[in-house]
Amino acid sequence: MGLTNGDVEKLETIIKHARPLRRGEHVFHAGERFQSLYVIKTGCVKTYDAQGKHQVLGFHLPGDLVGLDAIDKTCHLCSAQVLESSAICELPFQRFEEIASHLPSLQHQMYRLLSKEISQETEILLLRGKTNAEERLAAFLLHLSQRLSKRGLSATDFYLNMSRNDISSYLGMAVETVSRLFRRFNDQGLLRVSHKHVEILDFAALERVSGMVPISAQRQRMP
Amino acid sequence: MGLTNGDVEKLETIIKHARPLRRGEHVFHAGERFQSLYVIKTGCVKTYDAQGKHQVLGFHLPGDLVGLDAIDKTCHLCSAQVLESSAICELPFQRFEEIASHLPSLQHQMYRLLSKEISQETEILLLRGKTNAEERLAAFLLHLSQRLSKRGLSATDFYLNMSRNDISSYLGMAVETVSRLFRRFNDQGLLRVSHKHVEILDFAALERVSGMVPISAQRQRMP
DNA sequence: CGGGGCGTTGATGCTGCTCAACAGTAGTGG
DNA sequence: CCACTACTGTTGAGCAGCATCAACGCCCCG
Repeated sequence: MGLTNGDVEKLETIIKHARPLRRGEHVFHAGERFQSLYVIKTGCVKTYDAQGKHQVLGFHLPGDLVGLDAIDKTCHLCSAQVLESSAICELPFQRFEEIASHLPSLQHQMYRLLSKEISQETEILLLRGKTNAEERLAAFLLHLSQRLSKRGLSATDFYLNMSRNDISSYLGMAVETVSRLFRRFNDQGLLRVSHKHVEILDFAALERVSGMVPISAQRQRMP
Repeated sequence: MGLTNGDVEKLETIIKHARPLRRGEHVFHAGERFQSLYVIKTGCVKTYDAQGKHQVLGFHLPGDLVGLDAIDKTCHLCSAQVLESSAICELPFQRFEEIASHLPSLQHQMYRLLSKEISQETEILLLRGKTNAEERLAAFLLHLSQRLSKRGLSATDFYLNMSRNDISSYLGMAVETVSRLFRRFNDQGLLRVSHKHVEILDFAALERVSGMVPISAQRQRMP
């Protein structure tokens, strides 16, 4: 990661360790004073905007940081809720900045993390950009699958720890549509779905439905 | 801004100044090697993903930085194109990091900028979250109006320097729908629209249509 | 065992996409 | 300066994808 053992040790001194949270509890609420970032060690967190009608903004997996959108502000803009029992580390931002100010490698890491968050959101925008619901759900599943496999989990077989309602809000469609599409994908043999358990049977077909460029062909574009 | 004159001077030494670009020219293309961030001095830039069907990702105004999503990568993921004659400053990122590594105030500024970009994208996600097209276009116009007024321009009277096509892509609807909605808003007396020129006549009504919480009531939420 | 939340399924209607033609604007060269 | 073309924007008609409403089954919880 570019951090020496010494760097990590310094970081360790300020991190408040693994406060375990149970399903439904909040990491932070919108409107609360911003003081810390939060690192997800295990579990899953959703961020949402309560303004109006509970718009889901993102699902965050182990290794992700949440709270990044508030650095610029005094208060958190969105709320972060735990979807399953999760271990969350608190990283007081001001103290982090003090330590990082003398550690260029740590600064660099932070820039990368923030940048990664931006490109993450860009991907979500692309996902949402798809006009029809079928494409969006297919793209969502592929994206999730990819993120899980990057974390050493199965890309083909996983549990959705968010509700259908959360998915529908995230993808900008009705709950009923999500339900019907899961059934359709199941019947067409793309997936095997039962409740929260999803098994991807036909990646190629799912990619075709999603209208995405298959990952294998991603890097071939020219300047 | 928290930067001393000395800090600014150091920054000035690495900034490559105001390369003027004309309408249609690119700041960078997707796939190009990432080396610099770009500051918009004057004009307007759109970012888009060419992958597939030219999905517009954002419109950027003076003061904004573009290219932030590539810090984490070796190449730019999206393309950035100038919508009107614009002055763009180039900020070589590696040299920036070298200088910033000894200037905590500059680091802090950079964190804020990156964070601001993240919350910007969150706002866009919220905007896109609206189910019907009417809400999205109204929210888009209000958002743009707000950004313009923050830059000292008129909040009620402005020129759209992007095409209807760009707007439709950005908002995830058909061009025809954008056109029809402009006409409807015009006929209902919310706006006066003629070609690229927009004059907002009834903010309250537009806010009602957008389903947004009026700005006046924004800060009243409780922790 | 009863209740409440979540997910599924069905019927219906409307919003907004698609296709198509046209108008209006800008850009080009004679 | 005007004619020609190409592009962008507008308008209309028709269809369908999906939201909405409603009812019901299922699972988890007390």
